[in-house]
Parts: sequence; C-alpha cells; structure tokens
Amino acid sequence: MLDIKFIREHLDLVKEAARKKRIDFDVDKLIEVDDRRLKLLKEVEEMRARQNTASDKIAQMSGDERQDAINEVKKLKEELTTSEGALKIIEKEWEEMMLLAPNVPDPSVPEGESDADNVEVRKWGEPTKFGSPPRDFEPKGHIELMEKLGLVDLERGAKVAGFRGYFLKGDGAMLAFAVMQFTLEKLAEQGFEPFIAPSLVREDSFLGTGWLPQGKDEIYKTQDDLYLAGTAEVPMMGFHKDEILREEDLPKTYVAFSPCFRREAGSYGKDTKGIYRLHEFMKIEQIVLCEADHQESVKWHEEITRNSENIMQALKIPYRVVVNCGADLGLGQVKKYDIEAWVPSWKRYGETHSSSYFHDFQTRRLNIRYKDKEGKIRFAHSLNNTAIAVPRILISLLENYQQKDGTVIVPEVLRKYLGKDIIS
RNA sequence: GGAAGCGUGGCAGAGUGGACGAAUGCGCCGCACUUGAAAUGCGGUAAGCUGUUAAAGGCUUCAGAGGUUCGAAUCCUCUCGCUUCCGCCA
Repeated sequence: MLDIKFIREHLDLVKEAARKKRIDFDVDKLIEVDDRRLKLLKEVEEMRARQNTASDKIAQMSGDERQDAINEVKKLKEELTTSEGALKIIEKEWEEMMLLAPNVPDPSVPEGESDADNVEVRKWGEPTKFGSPPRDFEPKGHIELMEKLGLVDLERGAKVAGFRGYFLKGDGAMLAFAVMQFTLEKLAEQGFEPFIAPSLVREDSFLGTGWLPQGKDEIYKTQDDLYLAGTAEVPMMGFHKDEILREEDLPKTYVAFSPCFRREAGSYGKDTKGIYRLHEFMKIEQIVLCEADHQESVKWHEEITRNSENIMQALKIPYRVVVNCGADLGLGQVKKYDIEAWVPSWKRYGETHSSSYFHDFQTRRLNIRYKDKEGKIRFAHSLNNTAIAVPRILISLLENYQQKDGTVIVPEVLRKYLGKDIIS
C-alpha cells in the first residue's frame, strides 16, 4: 500500500510505476474517488461534531427541555446515518483501489516485458564444462540421475500426490536436509534468528505482504478459510503485524524454514517434468525489517543477496545474478534480483532465489512501525530473499557434481551431514 | 469437540451508561538536586484521520464487526484471539 498523500503528490511517478510494471491501474480514478471520500468525510465529521456537543448538553438538562433536546438530536442523527452509509460505500471502493496501487520501482530497474528481459549483473564460476576431460561425457539430466541413484520417485509421487507430486528418498532426502541445515547454520552464525514458521496462515498476512487480493489463483485455501503460504515471507511478515518496535531493536533479521505450497495455476504446461516446479516444497527464507531509509533498504538488499551467493559459492554451484525488469516485479517490489543456478542439461541458468525489497509497502499494510530517535512513529522497511529452496537447488547441485559413471560427488561442505563423499 | 472466564495506552492494571482518551504504577523524555551516577522531586508522554506555513480546532479508536441509546470502554448479538478445566491426539 502506498500513502494516499504520496500518490496525490506524485501522480506521474505512480502512473509511470504502473506502466513500467505492466500493471493496469487507473490513478486518475483513484484520485477522483479520494476527492469524493474527503468531501463526504468532512460533511460527516461536521455532523458528528454537532451531535456530540448536543449530547453533552443533554446530560445537564432535565424535564421538557431535555425531551425537546433529545428529539432535536434524533433528527440530526437520521441525517447523519444516511451520510455515514454513503461514506462507508466510498471508503470500501477507496480501499479496494488502494490495495491495487503499485509501489514505485527503483530507477535502476530495467524496462522489459517478461523475465526474458531481466539483465545479468554478475556471474560467479563458469558453466561446468562437459565433453572434454575431466568430464569427457554428456551430462545427464537431474531426473535420470536421481532416479538411477534412487533419490526421487516421481511415478509414485504422482500416484500418491497427483500432478507435480514427488517423493525424495534415500540420499535424496538426506541431501535435502543437509543443504537446509548447512544454510540455516550459516545464517544463524551471521546473527539471523532461526524460525520454523507456520504455513497455514490467515488471510490478513497475505493481504499485508501483497500476495492478495490480486494473486488468489496462486494460493491454496482451506475449508477453514486459512491459506497455505507459498513462502515463509507471509507468516514472518505477519509476525510483527500491528506492533510498534523500538528503533534500537532494528534491524530484525530472521531466517525461517517453512513448507511452501503453490497452485502454479498460471503455468499448467510449464516445467511439467522433474522437480523444478512443484506444488509443495521446502524453503529457508531470509526476512529483514529495517529503518525507513532508502539507503538502509538498499544496503540490506545487497547484503541478503550476498548471503545467498555465499551459500552458492560454498556449495560451488555456478550461478549468475539478474536484476528483474519492470514487468517481472510484483505489485509491492521496488527492486528484485534473481539468482539463477547453472543447469548443465538445460545448458542455461534456472532461477533458484529471489531477493526483493519493498520500502514500506508491506509494513504499511501490516501496520508494522517503530519509534525513531525523535520519538516519531514510522513504518519500517521490509525485505526478503530465498536462502535455499529444496528440492529445486538439488537440480543444479546434482547435475554439476555428476560423474561419468552416474554417481555424484557430495559438495565438501555437506559431507559431514551425509557422512559420505559420493552418492552412488 | 464440551464448559467457564478474559481481551483497556510501550508494559502492568483501574474503570459497569454522560464529568473517560481513560486513574495508578512501571518504562520513556525534559528539568532540578549531584563532581558523576543512583535515589529523590517537578513537569511531560497513545495512535490514526482531517485541518494548518505552523498551530488551534474537529473526527475516530478501549480485540474486530454490527446493534440498543440523545449519549457506550461500560448493555445486546456475532466474529477473532487468549487462558483454565474436560475429552481426543503426533
């Protein structure tokens, strides 16, 4: 959510934001609704003021005088009720529009129509070379690799869990826990507080993070009107909802594990094989609440991106970082980097991480504030980034570490968790 | 799933129809005292909207929504949450 005052003072900026993000949003219509809202609000408040003073006077009256005064106020109240009804209707319309107003992207966000227009900002490592020594063979895809090594069972996955269902098994299950444990330990060492977050979450945290109202096709809903979160960002941002934090407690840096659920409604035909796009997976997510300052947001954005890169580097998985173009940004995001890991069988990079900052877009919706040094109450800034997503990360991990005989070398940093050097 | 109770400012906790945006304490801020600190004393200290150069003023908010009333923190209904007891359960 944006501040309506900000919108009124920066009409062009908000219009430009909608254009750049390729979001259909009528700013002029919002202003028109806001004008009507303010006019009615003023009327209603004047009437309420009259009613309040009249009621106060009644308290000191008695007898006929009192009865006359009561009758007088009754008439006023009827009028007031009508106006209040009208105001309520306008306010609802206003709020619905406000929830759909896009946050303004950073000037450094490139123009573009889709993720194809994202721009590479840096690269780490080289795409693993196959076809010449020491890897004089054609790389297998992760599905073949994993099935031969007994790390995954997709057929029974579909039998039991339906389309996009899967079982991780054997060293596949061990490896999944190993990367997550490694990641959690690494971030905890850096001072991020570890969490296991709920996935069954109420609607308000989805509205607050900006996943709703416009994304409802993406989200599973239960018969108890709870939703299944597609990321720990949702419960973790809800964690401080309606709170006033102290400035000295900022930044809040959290690292949260959660099961994640996504309907993938818009991508029925996409990535139908393997373990890339799933309805259910596990993720460890970084969440940061910091002071309401652009530079502070930028600093943390770079830092949580670097944190994830450090983990990729420790795992020695070649990757690149792209800055997402306007159309690939969500409603609330100011700027987003994706980390993409090299996938040998695809001969291209595939997205594994997503790092965003929002300024106060989310905290305004969630009412997360803090008291600054001058005693002023301000909305905090929020950010989040994937630390590791499982099983997706296993795709590039296994493919890059595969050997000619179909076995897979275990990355050094994970060996202590698996108790072996090679998966065979 | 059954029964009972509770939800008030940053926190604790009074308040059962008008004098209550709300006692008191803690915390926080300022001042005084002190070489400094502690202790003590005095004063200040909720949020949002509206308005304004700034203010004054006005409106709203006592979990949320609705209702009764001229008037609601207080009475009624529903929802949400919390606590305790019973049942069930990894």
